[in-house]
Amino acid sequence: MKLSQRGEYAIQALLVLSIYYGPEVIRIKDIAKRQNIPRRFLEQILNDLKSGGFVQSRRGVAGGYRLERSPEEISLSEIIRHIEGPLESSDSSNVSGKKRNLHSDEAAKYAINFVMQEVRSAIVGVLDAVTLSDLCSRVREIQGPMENPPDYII
Amino acid sequence: MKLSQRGEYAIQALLVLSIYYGPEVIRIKDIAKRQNIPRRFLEQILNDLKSGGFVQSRRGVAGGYRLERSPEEISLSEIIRHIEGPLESSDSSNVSGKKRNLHSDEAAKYAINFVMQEVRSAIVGVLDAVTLSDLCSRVREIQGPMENPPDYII
DNA sequence: CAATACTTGACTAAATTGGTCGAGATTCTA
DNA sequence: TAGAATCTCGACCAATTTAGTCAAGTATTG
Repeated sequence: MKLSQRGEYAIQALLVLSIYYGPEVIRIKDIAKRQNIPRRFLEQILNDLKSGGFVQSRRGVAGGYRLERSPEEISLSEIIRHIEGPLESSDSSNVSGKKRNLHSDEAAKYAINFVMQEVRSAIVGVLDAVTLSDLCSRVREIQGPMENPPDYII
Repeated sequence: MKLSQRGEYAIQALLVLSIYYGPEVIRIKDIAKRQNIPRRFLEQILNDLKSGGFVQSRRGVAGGYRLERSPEEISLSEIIRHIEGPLESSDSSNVSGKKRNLHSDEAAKYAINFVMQEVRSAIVGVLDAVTLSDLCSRVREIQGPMENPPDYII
């Protein structure tokens, strides 16, 4: 399981919005700069996150983005599912139901798919349990102990 | 986590070799037919599996492939690791060690990577526990109960 | 020797990934 | 109300990966 660049950027962006979660809005430009993400690419990603109901936007001169829900309510599994596609099934056919008259290749595929389904459950198990808020704590743990105040204070 | 076609074919092929595990060798052609895998592609894959130490081959008129180890000794994690690349880390840098002087994007990446590492462990946990032998049993469960004898008997 | 089967490496088409870009729509502020 | 700032939308593009194909070669058996 590897996260695409797109997926990683999405989480990074949402993480910034989580850290500054509140009524105000944050500009793409600032997110891009803080997380070192190509600006135009980030526009695309935030747009996608908007259509997924993760963020709200405001246009115009005081525009920007903010989270649509609070960081505790957004899990990594949701985000990744929306950005990278469904986590639960790669093959919608024959998940359950009849198992009769399978050719040997179908039986093999079926068995393999069953295991892969377990793998996906395990993945979802981990990702369901981590919210943006959790990730924020982690980031603070990492940055906290050092004399390295966030950029915006400087 | 989705298995590539290549990975799925590899496991299917190994599954056939597991079912007929023994001193004799099985031809690519037969594996390809049974599992409905493009022949030339399968050649490539089996070759790769050979260099990975999963199968042995014999050339010539009575040639073919057989497993190098018994089905109980080969786990899906090994196979997938060899075919799809390392399961454990997508980013070798900063897995442990110093966490000082991280920029905010580095801190975010670090935190995300930490979670993804947990995801990978979960994946490995599932795949480590399943051997070719286990998969065989599953296939037999699926095919067993019905009047659908394997092709070679017909 | 001829047939059969694995071996090796190059080649290719299509899909995916990681972006870029231009033009438009909105909103604020002077 | 003009202009600047900012998000929005869709098209576009290059590099990489994926899924195969192919030809020529080597080994083995009868």
